[in-house]
Amino acid sequence: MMRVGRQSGGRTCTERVFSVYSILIADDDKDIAGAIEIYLKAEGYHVLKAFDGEEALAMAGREELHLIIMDIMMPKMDGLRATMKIREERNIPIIMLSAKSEDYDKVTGLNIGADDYLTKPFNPLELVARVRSLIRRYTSLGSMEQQTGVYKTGGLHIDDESKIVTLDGEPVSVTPTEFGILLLLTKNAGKVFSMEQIYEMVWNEPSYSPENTVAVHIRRIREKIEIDPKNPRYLKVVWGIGYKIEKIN
Amino acid sequence: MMRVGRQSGGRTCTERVFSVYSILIADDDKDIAGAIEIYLKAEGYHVLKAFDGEEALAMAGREELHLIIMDIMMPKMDGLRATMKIREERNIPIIMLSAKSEDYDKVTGLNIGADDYLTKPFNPLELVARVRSLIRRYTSLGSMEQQTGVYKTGGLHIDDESKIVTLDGEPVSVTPTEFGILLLLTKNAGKVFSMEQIYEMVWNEPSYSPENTVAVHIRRIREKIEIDPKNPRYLKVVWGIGYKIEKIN
DNA sequence: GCTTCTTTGTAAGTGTTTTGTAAGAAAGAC
DNA sequence: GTCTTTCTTACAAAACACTTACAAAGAAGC
Repeated sequence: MMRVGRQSGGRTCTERVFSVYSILIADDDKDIAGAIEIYLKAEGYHVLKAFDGEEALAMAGREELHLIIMDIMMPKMDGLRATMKIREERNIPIIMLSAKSEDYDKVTGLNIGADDYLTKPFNPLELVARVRSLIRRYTSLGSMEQQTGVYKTGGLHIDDESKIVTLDGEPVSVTPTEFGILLLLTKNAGKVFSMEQIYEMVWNEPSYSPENTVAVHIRRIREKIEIDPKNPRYLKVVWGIGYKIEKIN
Repeated sequence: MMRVGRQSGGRTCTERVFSVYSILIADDDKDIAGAIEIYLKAEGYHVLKAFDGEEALAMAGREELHLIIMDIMMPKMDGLRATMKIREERNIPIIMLSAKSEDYDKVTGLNIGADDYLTKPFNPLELVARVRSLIRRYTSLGSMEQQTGVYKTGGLHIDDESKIVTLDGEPVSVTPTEFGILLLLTKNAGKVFSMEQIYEMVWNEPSYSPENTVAVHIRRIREKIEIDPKNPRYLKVVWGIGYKIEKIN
């Protein structure tokens, strides 16, 4: 998931039912793990902690977990590898943490199967909101197992798991940046995003200075997925506002 | 309330609503605080200043703030502690500033209460961009999440998410300005707005000089959504007062 | 370790859409 | 009938999206 959905500060108590959810925090920095723990416990979650990747993996196999918060940089086994290993066995929501410096890990992190991604420093309340949102999504949507990760509109299919884009069945090769934009727009098909918003959500950093960049990427995407790039069927412009992917059934 | 991204005078005047946002700058270095103030005021923000942590904390409790820029090194109470204290009570976006000399990892590691982080010296435009980005994320995006974003009266539907206007099911193509006016009037169907009010709310800047501008736009809208623009069914004039969209169920 | 290929960002130029202005015409109020 | 307010029209200027080419940065291959 990208940085799209977030909850506002107010806490809604509706979704918490009877059962207590268990969350594993995997971070070698005990200060951070401890701080997160405080916030999550305040929300009524049951919290477990692991301080390296191997420990996290072991716990994931042993315990009945509902969500994992995983730091990327960890001793023995890093968060990416641990996530991969865990995903081989179970489909459980994972939130990835990374230091801001390792910005490009975002792509890799999402590639490997994290459901959400936060850069340090982050607002703990935002983390709590994302935890709540993911848990609701994975539980209320029936069994945790069936989360496809495929988004489509018309003949355009975006598979977030295999990172494959197909147009009327034919595979289209796109670059990581293009994929990011396509995913954002297709996931929210019909919704309009300004260039600034697209930049911030895909690049994960604020955009200053007039950004022609997004426009160029849009054009490149069109060249790949549109028969006639001048008259796009999917990736449409909304004048003076931004771009959207047409919602077609 | 109203938000239509538009450009003006080179600078992107982001979806600023109606109200002015208040930002607290907490920094003991008055030169820096003053410099930041100038940039933020130029963007139209309301700026408050505090010169130590205790003062910042007091102001956070007292004032209606939308964002805080906090220096880490401050007398009486440092920025980290102040952030923690503020976070106990309110969820408000906080940007942390730190000198380059201070150990990056230590700072980011311990500071998980901030939403963003900048090292001095920094590019003031980058700070402004981050401020804008955070405010947008926390206000418009955050609260808009829940709403459907569709407003209707009679056969006229305005979808704020996809920016689509339909009349009896048929899509009507409108320009950004037209959309802004339609959205404002339809959202508040039945309520009368003067040309001056419309100008200020849609353009987001005060209106000087008798504004024929709005009248022209009104006419263009009528041409698009009215069968007989001379006898409008939806967009009606209230003589000597202004315009309104008829409330039809 | 070097070369080659891919991806990404920037800059400048082009064409189109949108927007504001001005000025006269029409319509409502009294 | 007069005065005020709204409507209409046309035009020029500005804003915007699109395009292209090129250079820098990264990744892959030898």
